[in-house]
Amino acid sequence: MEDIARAAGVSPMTVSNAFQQPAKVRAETRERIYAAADALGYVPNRVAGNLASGRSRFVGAIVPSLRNSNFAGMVQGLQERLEALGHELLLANADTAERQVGAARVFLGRRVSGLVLTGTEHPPGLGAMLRAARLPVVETFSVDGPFIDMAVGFSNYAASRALMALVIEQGYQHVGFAGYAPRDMRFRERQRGFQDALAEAGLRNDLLFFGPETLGFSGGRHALDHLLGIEPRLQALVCVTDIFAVGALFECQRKGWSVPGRFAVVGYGDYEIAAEVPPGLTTVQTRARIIGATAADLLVARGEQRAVPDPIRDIGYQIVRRGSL
Amino acid sequence: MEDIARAAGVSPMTVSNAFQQPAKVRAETRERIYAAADALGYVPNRVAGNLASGRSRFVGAIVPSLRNSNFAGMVQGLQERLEALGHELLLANADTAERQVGAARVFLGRRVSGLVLTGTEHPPGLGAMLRAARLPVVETFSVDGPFIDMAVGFSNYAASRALMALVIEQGYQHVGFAGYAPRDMRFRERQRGFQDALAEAGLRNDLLFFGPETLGFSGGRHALDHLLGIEPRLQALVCVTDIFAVGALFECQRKGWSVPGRFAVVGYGDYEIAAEVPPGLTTVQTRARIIGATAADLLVARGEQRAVPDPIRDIGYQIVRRGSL
DNA sequence: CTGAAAGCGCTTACAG
DNA sequence: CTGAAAGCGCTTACAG
Repeated sequence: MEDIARAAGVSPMTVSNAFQQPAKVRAETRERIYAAADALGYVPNRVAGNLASGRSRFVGAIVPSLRNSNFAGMVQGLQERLEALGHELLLANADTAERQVGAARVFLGRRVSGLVLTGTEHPPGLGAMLRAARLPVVETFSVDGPFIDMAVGFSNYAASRALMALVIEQGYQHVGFAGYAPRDMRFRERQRGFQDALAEAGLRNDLLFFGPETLGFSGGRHALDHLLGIEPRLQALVCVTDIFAVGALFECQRKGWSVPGRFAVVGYGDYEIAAEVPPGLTTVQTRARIIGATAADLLVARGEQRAVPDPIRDIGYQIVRRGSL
Repeated sequence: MEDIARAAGVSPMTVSNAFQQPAKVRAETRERIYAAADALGYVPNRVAGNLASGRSRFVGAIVPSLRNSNFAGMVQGLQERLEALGHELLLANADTAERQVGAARVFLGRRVSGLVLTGTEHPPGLGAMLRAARLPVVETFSVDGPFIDMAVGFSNYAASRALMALVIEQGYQHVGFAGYAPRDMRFRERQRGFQDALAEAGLRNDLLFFGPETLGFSGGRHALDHLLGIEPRLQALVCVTDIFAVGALFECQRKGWSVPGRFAVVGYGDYEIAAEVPPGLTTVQTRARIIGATAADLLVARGEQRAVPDPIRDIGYQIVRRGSL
């Protein structure tokens, strides 16, 4: 900055103003400064800026996986909105509980102005750490607290019930559930919706499979094999994720089973593949992009000390009916 | 830091040493400091630290998409290796050329110690900007320069030739190519391998389809439709990505075509789905994780002013043979 | 509209 | 093994 101040024949102060508060600098001076900055390939040092101002205008998002998820949609929503609001977005990948804490520490150390967390099940101590730092935090894809701070999502229970209403209405009697072993609140609520719906319909509701969260498409295959071993009359599989559901569809194809004639499958998430895989996957659309945009709004509002009237935002879901049930 | 110095009855300096160079502080003093830090929920301010030391020990990676890619594998490799080397990793998502430049500016502004770029086609000016900043940069998934600085990948041309050798050996005569319109060097090399191989075998090599890069699974469907319109005898489709290939497989299923009897498909990337989709996708495994780990090594070495003997690393590829051809 | 002074929370290089 | 001084590159609050 010193260099460009010299080149433009002004003080460093004026250079800073030209970038931060252009209105305070005469147009002519401003142009001279911009020209000098360009010529020198100057990129303002945000590290120094953040330290001096105590603000960072940058939010962090911790995503549990980059693979097979609709976190991509959330990230897109976050990014678009933050960009519009003049903030930056940086991501950290955290596939284990330890890495999740590590990522939070990284962001805290760099003094982010806000943090987005995915899901609601976090390692012990994470919430306390974040609260102690008084950092604005948004948890996503759920409205079932308790939350560390704010949340944007939808009712996983309600969505699950809506999906099950369809399954039951179609007359399926022997229905299985394919879930994850490390169940966070989102997955538990989906399972609860599954079990309550079947119980209320007077149907068996204990055909459950829980695989490790590292399982991708193969989870659907394992679930199907496992549940078929318990109940050979199994007619339908409700999956905690579209990825599991597509895996199950693949397994049906291998067995030569027609879908939904011989067997029905439903998923969760409405990933791109849900619309492409034959015969189309019936699933729950989670509006990931809106979740991201809303999270951005909450974080920025909080960062500017504005009151956030409704810190738990339910943005709903939608059932998407396709060929698989 | 001031606070914890007071609480532990030492100077701030000693606190800093306890965290940065534990060996320089007596064990007893150190314990006192750690206890105080814990009690106060102290998270060292890296912003101040970076500014003071001029080092950041943090690398940035710009990924073009979070969806359907094996960048996830690269990120995993990067993360594991950087963690071991005591560095932090932060990601930026950039799905357009402008966002790519924006992300680079964000990282530059925060004075990263190194940058990982995906692919080799970048907006004009990006290379100049990065070079002007004298920032260590690694481009990935290719060894076909020119590069901004360093690179880790494999020969897309060689991989494509190896795959085509298989296709031709199986006797397929009418073979199409499904690629991306915004072709960066990686995709161009794959296409060149495709065309050269067919030409050398005396076969037609102009059955090409190029879709926008936003196309996911549906790209395979579009490619198939388009090329079939040009050449109804089409027997096989070579895809620039497993995602396209799976989309093509879905389309075959919809048409009731047997694979590879009636139609053959090959992909690129060996994503998880390649092994799961029936009848298994023949593809090129790109060793994304090793690419990430190697990129981390290069960046850290360069950051520590160590000489990097071979800044363009070819880590090879592998053809994975499955049921689709 | 422009600028001199102080300070953000650390680290560096050095002295004790 | 411990600490007082200077400085990293900005911004803030103020004066001119």
